[in-house]
Amino acid sequence: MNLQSVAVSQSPEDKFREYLTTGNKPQRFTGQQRDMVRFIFSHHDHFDAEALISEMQAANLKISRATAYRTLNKLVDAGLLRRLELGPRTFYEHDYGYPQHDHLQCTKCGKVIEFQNPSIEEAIRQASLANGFQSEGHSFVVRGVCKECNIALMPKRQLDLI
Amino acid sequence: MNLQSVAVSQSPEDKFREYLTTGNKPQRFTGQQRDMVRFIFSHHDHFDAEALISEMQAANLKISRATAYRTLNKLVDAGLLRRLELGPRTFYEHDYGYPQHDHLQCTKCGKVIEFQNPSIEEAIRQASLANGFQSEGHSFVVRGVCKECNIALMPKRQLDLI
DNA sequence: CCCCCAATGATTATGATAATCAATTCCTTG
DNA sequence: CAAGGAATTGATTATCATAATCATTGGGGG
Repeated sequence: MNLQSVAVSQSPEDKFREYLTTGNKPQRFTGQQRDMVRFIFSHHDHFDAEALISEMQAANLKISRATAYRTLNKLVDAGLLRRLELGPRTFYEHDYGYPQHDHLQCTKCGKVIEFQNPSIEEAIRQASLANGFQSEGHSFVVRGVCKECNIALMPKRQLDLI
Repeated sequence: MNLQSVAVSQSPEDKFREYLTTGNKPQRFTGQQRDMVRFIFSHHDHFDAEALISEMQAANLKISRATAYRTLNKLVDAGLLRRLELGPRTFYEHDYGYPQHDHLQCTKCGKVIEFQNPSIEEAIRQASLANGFQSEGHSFVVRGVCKECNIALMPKRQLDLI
């Protein structure tokens, strides 16, 4: 699914710069951080820290493990990235400029598919109301087998019937 | 919220014994495993491996770390426990004999509140249908601040207004 | 232009969970 | 009932992702 992007007034880079330099303890916006933001927002996908590091190195961009982990946390705090709990390690995806959505995760090939459904927001509203809960965000992952893996797993006999 | 339990024909202990001893490679149902099942199903809550180990030790039940982790995995495979992704470590809750539900998690005190909403199942059904996806289960956690923490966080001025 | 403070990065630490493997336990068979 | 053998246990070690450390680097404000 290709979700429509959300109109934003600033580039991710500008928004991150603003986040870093504004506030009571201004932080620097460095070249490495700029490279990371540009690289991450040059294409939309779901990634973890290790994948990001090797992809950036493959693109001849200087990035150290420590700085990558540090900057990923800052990007989440800045509202540019969202953390995705997909098991033991942390995955990330665009938050800024991208609409709210949820995920189907294939347990065979690992693929992550996005979907949208307004009734989920409504369910959150109702549950929050009923419990005096102040919602801040959510994680909704449906595990299962994707179309391609379903076909691949089918015994030949059943394929013949199609 | 106290959810109604689901009628089951076997005790958790019997179900686990059946899971272990049935199949092409039968496994033993040992005393330690029996103690774990009984302890876990003697009360309903959300727990992680470390908490379970210290609580069982406090109850004078012999349990080693290795066996605890091993048996927790078997209990999930057997359909007795469900894994809860609530951050870096794995939490568990009853699956067998307990109805489908989802969770509100307080980011201040860590409390986990259960809720039910049939529209979530429907949303999963729709998304699966639209993507040729075979759903096997899901994890839905809403993060936020619970009623008690909201009150505690309120500035005194606002409390006076209540 | 220089100084100070924040960022960097190599390294080490941490924390949860999994793997190892010798010792033990307990079914099964004779 | 005894013995054999396979499975379980548990102390220990390994692994893996991520966080902390701290000496070094570097950039921006005065």
